[in-house]
Amino acid sequence: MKVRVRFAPSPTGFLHIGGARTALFNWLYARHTGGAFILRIEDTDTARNTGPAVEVILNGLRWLGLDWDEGPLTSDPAGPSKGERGPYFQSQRRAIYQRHVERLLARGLAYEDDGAIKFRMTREPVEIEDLIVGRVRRELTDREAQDPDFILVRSDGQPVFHLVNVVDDLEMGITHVIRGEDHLSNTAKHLALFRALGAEPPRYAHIPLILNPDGSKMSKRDVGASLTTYMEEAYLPEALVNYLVLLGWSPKEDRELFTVAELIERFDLSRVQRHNARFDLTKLQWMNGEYLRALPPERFDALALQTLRRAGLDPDRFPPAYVRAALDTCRGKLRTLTELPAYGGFYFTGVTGYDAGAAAKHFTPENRPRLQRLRDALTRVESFDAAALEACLKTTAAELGVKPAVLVHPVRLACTGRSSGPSLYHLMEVLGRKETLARLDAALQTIPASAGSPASP
RNA sequence: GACCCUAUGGUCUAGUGGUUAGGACACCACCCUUUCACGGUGGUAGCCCGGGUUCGAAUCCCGGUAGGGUCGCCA
Repeated sequence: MKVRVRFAPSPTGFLHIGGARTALFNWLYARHTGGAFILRIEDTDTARNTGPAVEVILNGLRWLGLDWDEGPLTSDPAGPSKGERGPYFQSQRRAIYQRHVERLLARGLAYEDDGAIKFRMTREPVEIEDLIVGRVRRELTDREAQDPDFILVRSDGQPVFHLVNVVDDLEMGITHVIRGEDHLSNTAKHLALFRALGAEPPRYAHIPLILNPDGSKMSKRDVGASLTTYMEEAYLPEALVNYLVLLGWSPKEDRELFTVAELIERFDLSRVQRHNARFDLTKLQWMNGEYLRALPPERFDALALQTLRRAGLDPDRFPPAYVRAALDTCRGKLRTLTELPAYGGFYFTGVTGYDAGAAAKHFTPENRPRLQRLRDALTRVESFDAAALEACLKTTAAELGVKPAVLVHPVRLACTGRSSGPSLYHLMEVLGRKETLARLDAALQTIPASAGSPASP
């Protein structure tokens, strides 16, 4: 039988990072088995659900690269979809739910109570055979022992989650329900409902949850809980996917970096972890850096440009060749794109100030004549390229009887305002002779001529 | 409160009765080096606790502890 799995989020305007991972596991399982990945929108809570909220889900999945074989094509519940088992918005499936409720009613498996319809739940413990957790025997809680029946349809006629979830899984021919472990206890209800509907339930696979770094539950409010955050902060989707899949699953090998194709080939439910995992942003950043470094230059440049513009810089004022050369010196040195404006912004803004600590250390009276000497030497360099610049700086240092580093640090500070950054010689080459000299002159202005007294203008 | 799940360094994990307990991130040191990254080498650090079973337990069983989940006319 062909595998059919689904991701069934409710549109709240928010896609939880844990939800994204649930979608990923479902998608990988479908692709690994050659099955179908179905997207279903659980919008029964009509008051809260809006088009933009659905858009958040669709955009998030698309950004991650998780394409669905069946499901909505747009955020419009009445709009087009693909697949034979639609509609894929629960708000459009009222008649289907009603049909099943009436059957339950007719057979005495459900009954009316205060205008709502309740399900006659079994009083016996329920055995759950979970693909990940194993066999679970779920007994009634003390509250349930008093009244185990639960609502299927509210008194206002709205069907409830347990009902719609089960009916849809049944109607859509879902074979494997891969979902968060927070649903494990609910599974008893779902199993009982499947039986009452006279249907064979799907296989269940409950995956562990993602926790905050401190081990607490990751809820909407926690930073990093929303997929949108990573999209906005320009993380690479392939890096996030790689990081997320390793949170609760591991391949056999001692490897951590995998292409999506390799993940599809390796993914299986049997190696899914049984315990929750904490989200470690530092490791995600490391992984993002790995992917950033491996990016083709054209794609890096495109993303870098976006990031610069978003940071309020205006790289488009500069000649394309200059921009390309500038970004070339930054590629491979960043963990995240958001570091770029601080790292290479000096190419596009000029030097707006000097790092105070570094200035105190390197813009000293005794360095002043040295810098002046280097400045003069730079006017005589024939070809203003990295190799020639390195030679020039080293020769000058030798003539002065100091180590190259004595010049390197103040020159870097003068050119960039900071104590670290791209390769100094390459950065000067990109800046060009005129700009480099201008920046050196500007720096010389601020350096005191002798100890204690500021430079005269 | 009841019910359910889980437990290997700070974090993610490999491990399914016999291993000097492996890898990755982070951290520290050194090397490389024009800074910072990258890369390389080395290092600190772990089987939650207590009982069993066994010649032998990280691994199996029981109890405890801790963390997480569920018990809605939310999903």
